[in-house]
Amino acid sequence: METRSPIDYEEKWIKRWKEAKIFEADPDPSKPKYFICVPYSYQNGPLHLGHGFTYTRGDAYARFKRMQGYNVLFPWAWHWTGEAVAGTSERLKRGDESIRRMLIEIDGVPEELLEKFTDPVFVTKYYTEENKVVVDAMGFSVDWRREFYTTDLHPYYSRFIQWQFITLKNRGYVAIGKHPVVWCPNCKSATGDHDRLIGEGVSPEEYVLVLFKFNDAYLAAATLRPETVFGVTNIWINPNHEYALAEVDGKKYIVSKRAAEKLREQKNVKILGSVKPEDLIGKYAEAPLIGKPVPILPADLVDPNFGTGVVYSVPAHAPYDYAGVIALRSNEERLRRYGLKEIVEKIKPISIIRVPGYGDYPAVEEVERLGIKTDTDSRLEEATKTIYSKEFHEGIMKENCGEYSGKSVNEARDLVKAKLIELGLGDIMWELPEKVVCRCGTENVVKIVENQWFLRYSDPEWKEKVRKHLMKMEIYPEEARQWFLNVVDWLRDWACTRKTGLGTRLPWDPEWIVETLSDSTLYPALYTISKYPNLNLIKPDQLTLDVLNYVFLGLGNVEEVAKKVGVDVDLLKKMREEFLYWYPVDMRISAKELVPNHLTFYIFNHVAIFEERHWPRGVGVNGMVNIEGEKMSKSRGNFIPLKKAIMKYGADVTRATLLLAAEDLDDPDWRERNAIEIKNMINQLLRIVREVASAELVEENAVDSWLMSRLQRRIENITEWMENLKTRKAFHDALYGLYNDWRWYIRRTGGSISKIGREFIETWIKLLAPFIPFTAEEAWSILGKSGFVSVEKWPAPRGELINPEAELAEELIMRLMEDIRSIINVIKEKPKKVYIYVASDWKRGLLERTLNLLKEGRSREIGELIKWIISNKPELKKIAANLAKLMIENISSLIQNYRFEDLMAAAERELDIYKSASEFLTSELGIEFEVHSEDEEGLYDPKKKASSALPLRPGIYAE
RNA sequence: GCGGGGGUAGCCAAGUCUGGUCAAAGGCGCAGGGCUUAGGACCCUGUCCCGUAGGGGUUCGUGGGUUCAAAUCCCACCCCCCGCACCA
Repeated sequence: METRSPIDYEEKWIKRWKEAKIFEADPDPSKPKYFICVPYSYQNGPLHLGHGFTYTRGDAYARFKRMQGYNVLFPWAWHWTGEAVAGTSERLKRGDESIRRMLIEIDGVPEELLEKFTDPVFVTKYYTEENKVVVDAMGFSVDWRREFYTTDLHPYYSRFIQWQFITLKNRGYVAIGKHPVVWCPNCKSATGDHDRLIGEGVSPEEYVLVLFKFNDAYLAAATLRPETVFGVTNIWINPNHEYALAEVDGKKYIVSKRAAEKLREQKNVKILGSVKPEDLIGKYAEAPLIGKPVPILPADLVDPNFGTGVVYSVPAHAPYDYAGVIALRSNEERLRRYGLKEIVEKIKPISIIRVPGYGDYPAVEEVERLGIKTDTDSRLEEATKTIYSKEFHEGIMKENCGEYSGKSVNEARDLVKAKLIELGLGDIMWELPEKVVCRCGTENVVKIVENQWFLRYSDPEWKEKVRKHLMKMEIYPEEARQWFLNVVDWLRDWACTRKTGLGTRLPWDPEWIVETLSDSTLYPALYTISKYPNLNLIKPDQLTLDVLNYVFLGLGNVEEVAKKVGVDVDLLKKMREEFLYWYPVDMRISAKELVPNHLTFYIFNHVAIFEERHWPRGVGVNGMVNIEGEKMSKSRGNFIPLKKAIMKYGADVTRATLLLAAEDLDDPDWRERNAIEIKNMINQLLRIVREVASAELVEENAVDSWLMSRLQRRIENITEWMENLKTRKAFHDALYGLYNDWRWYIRRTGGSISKIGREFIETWIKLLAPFIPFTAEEAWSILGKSGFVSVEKWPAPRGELINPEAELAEELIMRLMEDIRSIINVIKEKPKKVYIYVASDWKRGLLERTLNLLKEGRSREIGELIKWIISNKPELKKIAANLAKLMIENISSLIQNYRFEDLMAAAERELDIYKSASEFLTSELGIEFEVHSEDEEGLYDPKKKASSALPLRPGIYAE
C-alpha cells in the first residue's frame, strides 16, 4: 500500500532532496562534523507515532546542526535480530485468529500476503520496505547510502558483530555460566512476557533451601528469610500430601513431589521414593546453625505446589507460622490423631529480631490485632508483607543469633545464606512467586540454563569506567544522568545469547545466536564505513577481523592487511580515515525506555572496545507517546502507525503535533484536536508567506524596529533551547512566538509590509525548517528563493538590532490599551472620548528614585518615596502613598526586561509615543483620543485623573 | 519493593533549578463581535470570584514550616505514569 500525504508539496520535496543528495555526508575536513543517530527499530511491525516522536526529534536536531554549518551524518538501519517475529510466524502457522486480525486490521498487511508471513524473514523484509517509505515520507534527512539491516541474512552485518564479540571475549568481557529462566516444559523454551497467558511480569526469585537433618536425609525448607532460622520452633508440612525422597546433587532431600519435579530443571535430581506425612509428623529434625531438634507438625498453610512443600516455622516473626500454631492448638482432632498435644503446648515464639514499632513478637501482635484464627486467613498475606518489609529495612538481629547478633536483618540475610551453603546445610532453589502459564496452556517452572554466555556488565572495573565517562557526557535532560548512574550500579551480567530467532551466530559457539540487545550496541561505528560495501567498493567477505581491527582500532600493518584480503591499501586507509572523521557519535536520541538497557549497553560496549576519544559524547532521551491520554497499544485499539498519521495529516503536521506535545522525560500526548489545529496553523503560515511574497513593500517605521528586535531575542532563545534539545520549547517559540509577533506587527502597520517585514518572514521560515521541513521548503520557494532552506544558514541573533526603546514603546502602548479596555469593561459602556494624561515632568524624579530603590533591592522602603513626593508637592499629600505604591508595582514588572536608561528615556518620550499611537488606538478601540501632558495649562480634566498619572503609566479619563 | 518522572485554571501544557516581574505564557474548548452568500479558515475581545475607573479577593495534589514575600525553598503525607533483564 502506498504512503501518500494529503499535502501535495511533501512528495515533491522528498524527490528534490533526493536528487540534490543534500543529506549524503562525506568527510570534509573543512567543516566540523556532527554524527547523530537514533536506535534502529525492530522490524516486526509498522513504525508508529512513538518511533515518530523520537525520530522527529533526532531529525530536527540533525537539520538544526546541518543549518548551523556542521557536516551532519544522520544514517539509518533496521533491526531484524530477535525472536518475536519467529513467534508471530509460528502463531500464524498454527492458525491463531487474533494474530491474523492484528496483522490485517492494525498493521495494515494486505490479506493476500499473509500466507508469506509464516516466514519470519519475509516479515522483516516486508516491514523494512514499508518502513523505509515512511522514513522518507516523514522527511527524515537520512544518508541512505549507509543503510543496512542486522542478522546473518545481511551480507556483512554479522562480520561486524562477530568482530565485536571476539574483541569482547579477548578482552575478558564475556563469561559462560548458568542462568535461571521462566521455562515451559511443553514448548521446551523460555517463556517471555508476551508469550504468557497468566503471569505477565513475573520473574524467577531465589529461595534459600534450609536443610533440616532428618535421619540420613534433609527436610528442605524453602525461604526468602534464611536469617530467621534462629527463631525456628518447628517444621510445617502438609498432612494430606505424600512427599518425595529425592537425591539432589548427591544429597537426600525430602520435598513435595511437585518440588522434586521443579528441581529437576535446576539440579541433578534422582527420585528415590516417597515419604508419607505420617512418617514425618511428630518426629524431630535438626535445625542447622543452632543444632536444635524441632518437631515436624501438620499445617494447612503449606502448599505442596509452591516452594518445597516444607516450611520452617518462626511464629515470632512470621504471621502465617503463628496462625499455624493457633490453628493446630484448636484442632483437637488433629492433635489427637498425631498425638501432638504435648509438643504443641511447648511451642513458644522465639524472638530474634528487634524492630521499632513492635514488641518482641511482631507476628503475634499482628495476628492478634487482626483477630486471625486460622492459618488460611487471607489477611495473613498483608500482615506478612508488612512485617517482612519492616524487619528487612529496620530490623536488627538480637543477642541469640550467634555471630549475626547486632547485624541488620538486611546484612544477616546474605551472611546466613552463604554460611548455610558453605556448611552444606543450605541450597538455592529458584521459584516463581506467582503462577505463570504459557500460551500453550502449560504451567511454567524455573529452569537453569547451562552454558549460557554472558556479557560481564557486573564487572566493577568496567562499571567504574562507564560511570566516569557518564559524568563527562552530555546528557539531555540532565535528570537522566542520575538514572544512568543508577542503572550502571544495578546492572548484572547479561545473558547475551539465545537459541532461537534471527541473528548472528556466536563465532566460537555457533549453536548460540547473539541476542537482540547485545548485537545493537556498537553498530553506529559501522555507519561510518557501511557505504563502502554498499557502494561495492569492498566485498562483504573482505571485511575480515584484520580489516575491522585496522579500521576501528588502528591495529595491524595496513599494507599487510590489504594484501591479505586483496583490497587496495588506499581504500582501507580511506575507511580508517572516515571512521576517524565521524567518530565518536555526538548525539544519540532515544525514548527513555532504553535507558536501563540499550543506551547503557551502548556506552558499556563502546567503553570496552574503542579508544577513549571514540566514546559516545551525548545522549538525549525523551518520553513515550500516549494517545488521547492513554498508553498506546495494539490491544487497546489505539495504535497509530506513522503511515496512517501521514496519510491523514501529512508529515509536517505529524512532526509538529508530536514535537509540541512534550520534551525531556515527559510523555507526549497525541491529540487529534492538536493535529487539526496545527494543520490550520500551517495553512495560515503559508497564507502569510504568499501574502508577503506578493506584497508591495512600504517604507519602514518604528514598528519595524520593534519586530526586528523581537526577532533577535527569539533567535537567541530558540537556538539555545535547540542546543539543549528542548525541542518543544524551541519549536513552540519558533511557531507561535513569532506568529504572535507577526500578528501584532500587522495590526500596528494596518497590514502594510516593509522590507524588514519580508526579512522577518524569511528568517522565520529558516527557524521553522528543522521542525516542519516540507512547509519550510515550500514557503522558501514561494518567497522566490532558489536552493533549499534545509541547507540555509541558521540565523544568528544580531545584537545591534536589539532595540529596547522600540520594544518598550510597544509595550507601553499594549499596556495602555489593556488599561483602557479594563476601564471600559468596568464602566460597562463605550466612552465617546478618552483623554490620556502623561505624567508631569517633575515625576520623572520619582521614577528615578523608584528605579534606584528597586535596583538596590529596597522595594519595601516605600516611605522614602512618599516623603519625596510630599516634599515636592505638598498638595499631593493625600494620594502620595497610593502613587508610591503604584509606581513600584508598575515599574517592578518592567525592570526585568529593561535597563535604567531605557526606562528613563522612554519616560521622556512618553507624550510622543502615545500621540503617534493614537490613530492606531482609535482604529483598535473605535474611540476618539486626546493625548495631553499633566503639565498643560488649562487642562481638561473633570475627574482629576491627571494627578494620578505616573511616568510610564499615564492617567486616563473616559467620558 | 527498588529506581526514574510527574500532580498548575474546563482540557492540554509552560513556569519550579536562579522566591518578588505570577491570576500564572501558549494552544484547545467555550462565549461575544468582525469578515464571509453560508460553513470552515482567519482577525479582535472575554473566559477563578467580586467590582459603574485601570481595583480587590481566593487559587497552583494535601498538611505543616522557612521568609517581609512561595506554584517556586524545607519536612511529612496522598495520588498518577514509566522501567526492573530473556519482549524489543
